[in-house]
Amino acid sequence: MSTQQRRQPTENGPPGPIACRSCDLNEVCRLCGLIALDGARTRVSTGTLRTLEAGASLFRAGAPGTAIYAVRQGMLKSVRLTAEGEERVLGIHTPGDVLGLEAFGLRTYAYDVVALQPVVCCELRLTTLVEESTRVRELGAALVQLLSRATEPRLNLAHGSVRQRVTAFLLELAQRLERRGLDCRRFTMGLSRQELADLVDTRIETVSRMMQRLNREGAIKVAGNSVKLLTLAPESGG
Amino acid sequence: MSTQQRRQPTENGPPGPIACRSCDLNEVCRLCGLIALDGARTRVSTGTLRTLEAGASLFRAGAPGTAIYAVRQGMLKSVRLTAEGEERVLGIHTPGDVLGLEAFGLRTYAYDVVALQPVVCCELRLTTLVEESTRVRELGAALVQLLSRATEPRLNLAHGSVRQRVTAFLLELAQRLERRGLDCRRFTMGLSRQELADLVDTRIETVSRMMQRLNREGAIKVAGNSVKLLTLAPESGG
DNA sequence: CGTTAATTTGAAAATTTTCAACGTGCGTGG
DNA sequence: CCACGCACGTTGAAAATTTTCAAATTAACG
Repeated sequence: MSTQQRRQPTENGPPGPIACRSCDLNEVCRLCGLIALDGARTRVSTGTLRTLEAGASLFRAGAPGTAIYAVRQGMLKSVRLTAEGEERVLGIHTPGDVLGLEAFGLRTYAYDVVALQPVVCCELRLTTLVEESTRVRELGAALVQLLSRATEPRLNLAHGSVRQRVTAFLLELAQRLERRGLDCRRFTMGLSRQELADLVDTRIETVSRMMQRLNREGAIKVAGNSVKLLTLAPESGG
Repeated sequence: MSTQQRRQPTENGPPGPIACRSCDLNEVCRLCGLIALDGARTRVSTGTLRTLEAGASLFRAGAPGTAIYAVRQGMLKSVRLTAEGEERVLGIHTPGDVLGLEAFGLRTYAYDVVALQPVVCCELRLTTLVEESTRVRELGAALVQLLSRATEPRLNLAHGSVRQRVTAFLLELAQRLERRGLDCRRFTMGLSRQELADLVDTRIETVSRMMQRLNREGAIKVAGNSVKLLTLAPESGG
């Protein structure tokens, strides 16, 4: 359904790279001895990097789950097929997020993850993790922490009017970027209109109209995939 | 108030209780030595039970997370406040589900869980879990399994038309009951019309109309809170 | 430059919300 | 016991939002 060929707008680059200390996987990496100090800053030393171009997938549903990943740079989407065979965007992932955690329990990945932009991820093989956990006592606890946090249910974007849903998407994305120390006033959405429509459960035309409307009202400044947040607020005009 | 259940020939009781072997917490309980064999059947022996009447809460958002729970009988809803202070139903929980897993990482619960019917849960204190894990080597792995599985993102109910969303709710609920070995053709929804409206993100009137319509079309048979599935299918007229 | 995909725009059709009213069961106070 | 009020659910009709279908416009790419 969605085209593999993705236009790469020249507006903003992908977000990141972020520092290890802003990453959800930080503690686990540290305990695995994958982070070395570099002056005052921590940075990856041993960890394997995976580089993806836009449209490439990090892993696919059903593939054997051999590693977990932390996003360093760029954004990705996770996609899953419904029982009826329709593609559905589950969410997007920004630098600092950890992907593939369900692989521990399921032995396979549960959904596709696809790069929306040029992406760099840190790869941490499960075998490495198992090995290290025999050596480092605290690793098990850190893993439980990481997994436990990931079980927290997220508030759903698909609530309220289209205006509320689009607004929620933009504000939530901004919030996530901010938490990782990235620019949250001006960013690339990463998603095409169609993908955004999928995510907030509406039609592409409706998304387009809503973006234009928010733009016209001065809440945001849109240019293709780039957005600058101006006065956008959750309840602006409900 | 205490007698919310209407006396109707069509009314069903709460689902369950289920056998331990149908429960997501089974393996962990077993390793903790909480399950003893009873003839050919496994059953809880040592585990603490919590009994709730309809409307009572199992735990509340922000409360210190001291235990995880497995639902044995009855249904519950999890509820969370949005940033704007509105209540939102996150999902419902049926026998065999495990609740409170985020407490490991967050030290507190992240949302309210409220009984929709008379409910019985097994309580497993985190302190017990920690103690036992020093004794039983496999317990850590079982815990990781449990947590990992819980991180798998669920497909969202709030997609498509109201008809699709209501249908998806009913079918998903039926599927969950079936997986636990409970009656899935005929059950109590547990949720009021208003709560169902919250969950599928629409208005109470719209839910009411849709239930009546599915009833009229012969896809389901509704009587208050009780539903019998007849010819209901995902795409029936969508 | 010409071609193609992505996005925007318009207008009618369909769905959903809103507002208002009605019905039912049930506990309570008279 | 019965009338009353209340919570909950259902129904109707107009208003608002969203989808659909069609077409125009823009942007990327060779």
